Amino acid sequence: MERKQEISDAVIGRMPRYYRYICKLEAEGIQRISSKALAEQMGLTASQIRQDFNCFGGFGQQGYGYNIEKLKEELANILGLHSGRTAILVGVGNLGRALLNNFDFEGSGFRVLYAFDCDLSIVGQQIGKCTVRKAEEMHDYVLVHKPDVAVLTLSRKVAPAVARNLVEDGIKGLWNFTGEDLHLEGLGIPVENVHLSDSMMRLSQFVNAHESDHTEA
Amino acid sequence: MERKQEISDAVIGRMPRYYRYICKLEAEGIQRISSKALAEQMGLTASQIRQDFNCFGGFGQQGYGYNIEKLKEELANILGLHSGRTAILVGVGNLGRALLNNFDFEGSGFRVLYAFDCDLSIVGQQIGKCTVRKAEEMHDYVLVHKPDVAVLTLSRKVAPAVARNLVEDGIKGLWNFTGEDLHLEGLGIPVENVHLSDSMMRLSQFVNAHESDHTEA
DNA sequence: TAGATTGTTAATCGATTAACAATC
DNA sequence: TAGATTGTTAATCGATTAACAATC
Repeated sequence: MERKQEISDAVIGRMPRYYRYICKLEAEGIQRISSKALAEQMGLTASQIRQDFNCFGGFGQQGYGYNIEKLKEELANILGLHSGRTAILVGVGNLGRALLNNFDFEGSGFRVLYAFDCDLSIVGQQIGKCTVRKAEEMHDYVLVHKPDVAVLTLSRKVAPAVARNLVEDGIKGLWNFTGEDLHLEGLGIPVENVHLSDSMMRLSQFVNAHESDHTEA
Repeated sequence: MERKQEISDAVIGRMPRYYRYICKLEAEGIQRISSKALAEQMGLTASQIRQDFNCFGGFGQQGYGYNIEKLKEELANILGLHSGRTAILVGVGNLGRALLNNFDFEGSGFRVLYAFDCDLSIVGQQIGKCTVRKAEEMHDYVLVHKPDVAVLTLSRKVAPAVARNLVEDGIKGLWNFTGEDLHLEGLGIPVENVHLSDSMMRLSQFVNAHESDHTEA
């Protein structure tokens, strides 16, 4: 509500890692930390940490540093961990099933309400904490229950059409595992793309670069 | 071998997406494209595309643009898709199993040789295209077969120790799904972190920001 | 040749880092 | 009070964009 100005994606992207690290420190019983010490441990600069936190108002204290408990709470709020967000999952193939069974949605601040699939043989099944419903019921369901985000684990081909429909029905964000680029930025709908193959190919490039360093040397 | 200078992570990070898009264009039967047209379709600038490609030597032609087939081949080489890279997977839990069964390693240029786990009840099982071996055999195996990278799908707690051992045994890169930050940069070993919860929390933040935009307006 | 479009250099923009006054 | 460390402004650095000469 009192954001000073638009916060850059770079800053937003670092918040989850801060949260993870602060949780770890809390678990170790540590009660305060300076930006300098945190920077050393996380491999960042103290300046960057202070700049980052100050985008959200600054919650340190001169001469003292940052109180771990307070910091954790502030980060949790920034990440919307206590906002009671809800999600649906669309496409219960291998990946969808793996996520439902294993991914800690609650830990990321989401409750998965339902999963949808067009394969009638799995409709009604309980997977993880939620039940698989018929794909045809999704439209009405979304209008009534207004889930915040949709997890897309369906096939690439239908992804753009399904995404468009979900956005029309009021979905506010997409967690996109389909490997298809969804061009919804124009609509102002945030999309987090998880392209595992891109990640693996990036690793491959870095290995290449590193190997040729050795060859040259 | 003839890299002009260090190529930035930002550029490297865009390569897989270029490759994906060019494959799509090729599948549509398109034979050439200008940086301008590609930029419009991908939501980038023509300048950026030309700069990016020129980091690797530039493979366009004035007055013509880029030949799709040639471009695809160049990108495949940059990504090391034909380098015959090999991988092992460490930790055959739900996630490891899901990857072995579903992820197209070959499509990312890797052949998975073996998976390792300490749970003897699954040792010997064939999952996807590879067999599960005893964790104790891993050390010797890595020394003999020299896989390029390791996919880490084991528990967070043991991740740092296992990673260190693998690096000592000659592993050249890590695909890290453990959620634990691995500090191996000092050793020059590239690590691709896939922190799904970070991704989900980022999405949550973007949804927050977008919602408060509306509230303000 | 004229038109198109690259490769590449220069300008701009944004993000990171450094510095320091404010203050706990 | 003196020391420490923040919040914040200024300087630097790098990445993106614009411009244009080279050339197909």
